[in-house]
Amino acid sequence: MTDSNRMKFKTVEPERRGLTSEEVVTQLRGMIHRGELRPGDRLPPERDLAKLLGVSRPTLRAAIRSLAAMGVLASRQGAGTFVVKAEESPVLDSSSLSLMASLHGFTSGEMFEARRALEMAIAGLAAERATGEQLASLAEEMAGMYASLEEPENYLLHDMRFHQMVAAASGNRILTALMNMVAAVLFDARRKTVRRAHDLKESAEMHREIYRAIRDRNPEAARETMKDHLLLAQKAQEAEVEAGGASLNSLPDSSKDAGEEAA
Amino acid sequence: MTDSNRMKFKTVEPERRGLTSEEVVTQLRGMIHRGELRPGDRLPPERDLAKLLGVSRPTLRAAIRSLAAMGVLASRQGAGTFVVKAEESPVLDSSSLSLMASLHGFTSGEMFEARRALEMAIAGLAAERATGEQLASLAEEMAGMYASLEEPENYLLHDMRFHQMVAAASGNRILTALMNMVAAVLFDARRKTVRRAHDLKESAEMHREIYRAIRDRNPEAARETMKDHLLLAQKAQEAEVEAGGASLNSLPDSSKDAGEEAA
DNA sequence: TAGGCTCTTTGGTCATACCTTTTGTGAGTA
DNA sequence: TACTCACAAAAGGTATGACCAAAGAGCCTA
Repeated sequence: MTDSNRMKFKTVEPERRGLTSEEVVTQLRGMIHRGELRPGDRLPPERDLAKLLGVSRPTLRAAIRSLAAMGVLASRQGAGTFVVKAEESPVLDSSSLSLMASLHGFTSGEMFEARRALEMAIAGLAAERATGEQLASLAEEMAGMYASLEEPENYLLHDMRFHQMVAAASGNRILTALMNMVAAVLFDARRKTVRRAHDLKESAEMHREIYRAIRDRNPEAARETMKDHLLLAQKAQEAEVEAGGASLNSLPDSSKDAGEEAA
Repeated sequence: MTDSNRMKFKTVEPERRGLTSEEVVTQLRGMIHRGELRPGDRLPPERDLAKLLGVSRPTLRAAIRSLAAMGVLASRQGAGTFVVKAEESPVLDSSSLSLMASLHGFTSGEMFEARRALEMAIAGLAAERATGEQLASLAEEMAGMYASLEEPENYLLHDMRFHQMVAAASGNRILTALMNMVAAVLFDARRKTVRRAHDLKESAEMHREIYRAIRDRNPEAARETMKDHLLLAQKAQEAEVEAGGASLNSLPDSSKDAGEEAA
């Protein structure tokens, strides 16, 4: 426990209004907003931090647990509790969206529509901003898709990565995070039906058209080809579901192991 | 503790792989996905549920805490733990996005760009699908805006609600949730500067144009007027920040009390 | 010097007790 | 009869203390 810790972690005021653990959450969140806790930082041990904040260990643990569920903190037994770094986990976890989908009966149509809106915008931006390196990465993933036309599971991987790289090329990390969140739910549903997939060739061709539009710096074409691609993908997935059974309401334990562990 | 509870809540297997509390989270999540837990349902008391699941109360509480942070469960002291209903809290909490913004230095520009992408899509869909009642609600909020041109705080409220109603008219709850998440962060930043706002008249006029485009069933016009509106709003907010100081990195405790309490 | 063993640190789990809020019930009263 | 108030039961929140298990650092040996 260093002196700087004694400076940074102020005791929770006794005249607190709400629940103690919420007060601790608020305090930690404030430290992040003020930049006193930065990605990769390690928090003091729970026993010490609890004393610093003037609360019991269970209360502190409750607060840490909340922030961990939001993907802000990550605890590793024996090692410590850390502020997550951007590369270590998806910025926004898809599990809450997946749960809301089950809970409130979001339809697969709504999901695809949302994805389409996000990815069309992303494709347009990527066409304006993609760097040479990003174009090269896109081309590589495309090659991977063509190379795995006969292995649906493998193809799906390259497919996912292609879309993630388009998102990266858009230069907007928020849109990227939102897309990943929505797409993760759909990919989870897809994983169960992909073995019945066919016409991967056509899908690969459409990805190439998207790539070309981005490479040619044509935002409008990028948006339109992305739209066509996703409409077709929706049709294909719905057909696969029709033939097999998996739908949004029977999602697997998708995001169960996402965003918990460090690098 | 009813018999049906003994049926539904199966004991966590001893041959579990990961952490016990994560296993409990997985189990509860599974029950939601399978529809065994529905919005508004009340969970058994912690002491009973812990026994049913074969774990200790702290472990169960950790799991509940995680799901509460995701906005899926909500506990009320003295009352019980409930599965949240859609109306009771935003579907997706903005606090995690807000934290990520601070943590990874998301720029206000990225934020506005994401909002623009979402709301343009939403406006287009609303123009296709808005019902008569929804149009009436939009008109009402517009009236409220014109009526509060001299009260910035009040105007901001109507502004927010106008956009939420456009979202509702889009018929896509996922896009609505995403928009609310992003917009909440921006509105939080705005709340601090809105007293310096001027030209609210021009803003109100733009909302009227958006309303007209939606009423006239013109998706393209709705998208474009929404785009112009948000670009102007961005310019205005950046000017306000310039003059005053508040930015994305000094967000207030915005979402602290969002999504915790029941109705 | 390299590899492995051990001890310490640190989060994870458990058991128990007690506090605070909520809620329902029932006695008492108008 | 109906309304009010108070009390008790229920249920989540907090605190303590102990022990388990994983990770890592350091030492010791080959």
